[in-house]
Amino acid sequence: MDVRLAIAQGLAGATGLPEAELAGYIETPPDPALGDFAFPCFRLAKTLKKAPPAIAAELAGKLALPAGIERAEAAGGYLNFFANKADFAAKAIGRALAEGDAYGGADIGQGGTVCIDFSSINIAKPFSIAHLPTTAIGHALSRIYRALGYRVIGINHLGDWGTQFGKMIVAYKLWGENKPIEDSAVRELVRLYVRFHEEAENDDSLNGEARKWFRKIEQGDPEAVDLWQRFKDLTLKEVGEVYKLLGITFESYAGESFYEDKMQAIIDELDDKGLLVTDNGAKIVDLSEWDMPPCLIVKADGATLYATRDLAAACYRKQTYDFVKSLYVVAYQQNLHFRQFFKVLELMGRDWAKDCEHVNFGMVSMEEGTLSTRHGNVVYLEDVLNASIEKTLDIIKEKSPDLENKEDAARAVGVGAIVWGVLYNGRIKDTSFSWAKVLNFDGETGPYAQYTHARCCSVLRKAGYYQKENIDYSLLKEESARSLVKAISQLPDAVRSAAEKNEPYLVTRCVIDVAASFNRFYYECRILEEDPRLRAARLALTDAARQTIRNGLYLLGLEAPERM
RNA sequence: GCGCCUGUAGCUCAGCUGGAUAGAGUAACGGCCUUCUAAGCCGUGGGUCCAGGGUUCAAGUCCCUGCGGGCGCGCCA
Repeated sequence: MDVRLAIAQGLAGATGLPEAELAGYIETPPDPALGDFAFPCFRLAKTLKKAPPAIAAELAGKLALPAGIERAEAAGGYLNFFANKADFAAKAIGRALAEGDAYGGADIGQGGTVCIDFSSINIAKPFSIAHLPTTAIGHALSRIYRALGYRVIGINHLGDWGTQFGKMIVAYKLWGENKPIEDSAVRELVRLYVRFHEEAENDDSLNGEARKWFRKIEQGDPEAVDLWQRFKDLTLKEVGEVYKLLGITFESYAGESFYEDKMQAIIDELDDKGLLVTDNGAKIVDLSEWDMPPCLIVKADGATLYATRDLAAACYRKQTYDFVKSLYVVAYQQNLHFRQFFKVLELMGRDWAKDCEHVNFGMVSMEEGTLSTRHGNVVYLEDVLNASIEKTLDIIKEKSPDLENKEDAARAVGVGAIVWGVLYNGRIKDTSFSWAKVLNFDGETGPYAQYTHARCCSVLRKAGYYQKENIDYSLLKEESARSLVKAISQLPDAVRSAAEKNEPYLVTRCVIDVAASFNRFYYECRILEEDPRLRAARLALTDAARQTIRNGLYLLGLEAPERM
């Protein structure tokens, strides 16, 4: 980073062009053999009225070498810079080791608050693989923003309101049994819910009953509220186990029911500001001026809607947390909804509407067809995690029979494999679920990164103490060592751009780079050399790789076991 | 019909604000464990970057058109 600036400074001196502009042009050559930084001279051809290769050659001749650069060389239309290897390695490795667990982070947030709405499960509904993207992405973003000095409020916006709870109560009272509900609450509740829909097809009176019971919940009838609360407690207790497995905690569980009494104020405000129009009995905000369909606020029967609640929640969050940024990690199916909702906020005069962002992601499908809770065709996240842990345990038993605490390692690696799978690609990609795919641990997977980390730990353990001062980094001259240094140095940039784009996979790819580079280095260079100076340099590099992988994994929500 | 997203190796995907011969993993084949964890490493094969125009010194990347796929489009969330 500083080296880039130094180069830009030097170029500015030689060309008389603004430094900031030149800095933006500097890029990385495709092949490290060409250099570490490159300045394409094509863009200067017009202003200087010379051919690019001529400019490059001229600059190479008259440019004073910037700090950290040992050589500049013209190659075609490019002016390539070669960094001082020892300096670069000293800086990169030194930084990773000095900052330790904090390496990769920064203080660009300066304590500003970021609200992240993610996972957002529904009460009495399965916590299925369809929730995996929002859960994994939201968790990773939480950790990434925290590492960047933000205060993060993770919000699990519970789906804990609506007529389905009336149905649940009816089904529960008719067919519910306590034992299965205690043993496996959500599955049993889902079974009751499915049965309700089956029976209601022949008996419409059930629907009337359900409406009546939901009405009772709204009116605060003790029996109804108790049952509703019981469904909620049971569900939260169950999903709590999954969140624990994933290492996730939330600062808030305020969901749909929480905003029930906060929507009228929003409706009144919309009305006062003349934004509300009645259309076919429903109250809407007209957005045709922005080429969007109207945003429904109140139904013809007086009931509120999704958008109403989101508006109330957004205002509540701003008031309560005074966020600088508010993220919604929600599938892309709701792109239009969020555009409408944000626009309405803006029309209400909330200038902070610009700080709200829909972090969308692709959908999870199944080969057989779409997931449908009502037809019981669901894959529970818990089952996927357990299957992965079990498979990992088998592998550990086979490959590391002497390992102590096999269960702990299996948990970390099994869960990591699943989470990593979600964070491996850009958010927007659709994914289709298959057991074979999620249980595949070959290639660029979580286990691969974790395995490499354990390898680093193993070498460092065998090495014992090593002299960390006065290391001669010029001894790291092999290509594999150099590219490892480079990969390690990339983490802070990767973390920053991951936050800028809300794309955790940028961190994932960085971790892969480090892991792959380390494995190559490990194969080509013996780390535990006799020569103490070489040994120390290689150990420092190994230590920095260990730290970088560990931190990257942490930011993604994965553990980094020291043995596996 | 309209809007948004998407199309890169057999498969799953990277490709930074346009830049130097388009990269990984996987699958296939062939090598490497009496040395630091082989969940690893190396090698080989595999591409009209959906198609056609345009802008540019330079297009996988930007613009237009078409085609294929996904999602959405007032009382669900």
